[in-house]
Amino acid sequence: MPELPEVETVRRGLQAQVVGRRITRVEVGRERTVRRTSRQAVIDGLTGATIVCVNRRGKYLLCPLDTGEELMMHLRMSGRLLVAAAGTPRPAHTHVVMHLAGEPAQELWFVDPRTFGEVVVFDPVNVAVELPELAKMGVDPIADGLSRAQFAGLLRSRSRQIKALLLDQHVIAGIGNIYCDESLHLAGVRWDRPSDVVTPREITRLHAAIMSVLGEAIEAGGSTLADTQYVGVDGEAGWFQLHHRVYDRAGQRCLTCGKADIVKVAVAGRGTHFCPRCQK
DNA sequence: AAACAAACCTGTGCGC
DNA sequence: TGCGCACAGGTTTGTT
Repeated sequence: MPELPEVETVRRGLQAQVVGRRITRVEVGRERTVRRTSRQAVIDGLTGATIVCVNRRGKYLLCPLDTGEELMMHLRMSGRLLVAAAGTPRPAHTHVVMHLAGEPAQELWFVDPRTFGEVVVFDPVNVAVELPELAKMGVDPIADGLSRAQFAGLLRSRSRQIKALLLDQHVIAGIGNIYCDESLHLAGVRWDRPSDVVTPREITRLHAAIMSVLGEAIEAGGSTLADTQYVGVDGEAGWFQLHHRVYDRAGQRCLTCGKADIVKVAVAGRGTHFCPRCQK
């Protein structure tokens, strides 16, 4: 579920609420959430540690600890991070609880019904071994910045369907299904265009579309869909879904041209939404 | 190399 | 009302 704008919204919430606070006690319910290492490794790595800051790379949250180790959390499809007053009844599927020192007494919950998400404590010195995917991650358009020239180079480096390329985290980190479809629509580019034959003018439009869609979605606190799965650390919903022009709008009139209906097709198992009139 | 399909899980919404 | 199926924001793995 959460893509770059949602993870960035969570990052900002954590930065404001948990940085500088010591973790006094850790509970790990479901072992699957800590499958990368072990329940004990996560408990031992976090207990007594203080979160120094909260960073984001693509959809990965990375929190350096004062112990020299680092906490990584990935929400995958259904993960949520919530900060709540100590003792508040926990939602179903709360798999990891970190008790935070200080006033007011609070807890950080990792909640994840589908259990695809994970929590890892690792030593940055061994990052290549413990989290090899981090080293292979592509450029983050927001955290790293992405110039038009750099973007053009990435598109030309291979010949793939443009949507597959934009979703490939090894190329560009952070774009997921919603923001991919929205960016392609805003740029007027069809999902199945080969990446290496997109014209310079289209590259300019697509680059601008990606930066603007991600930027505005972050400003809107992300997209909270009908199932209200995604919320920020305070439980607040985002509102970028109100600005979606294609995602989840199959069969509805295109808001841009007002003449064609939005089409939804399955591409490699992903729902793909586009306007057959606006996107060439 | 690129493009799928399946796998990992649970919850929800829809058609019958 | 109840049941079964399709599908969902991500990523990895294996197969054409």
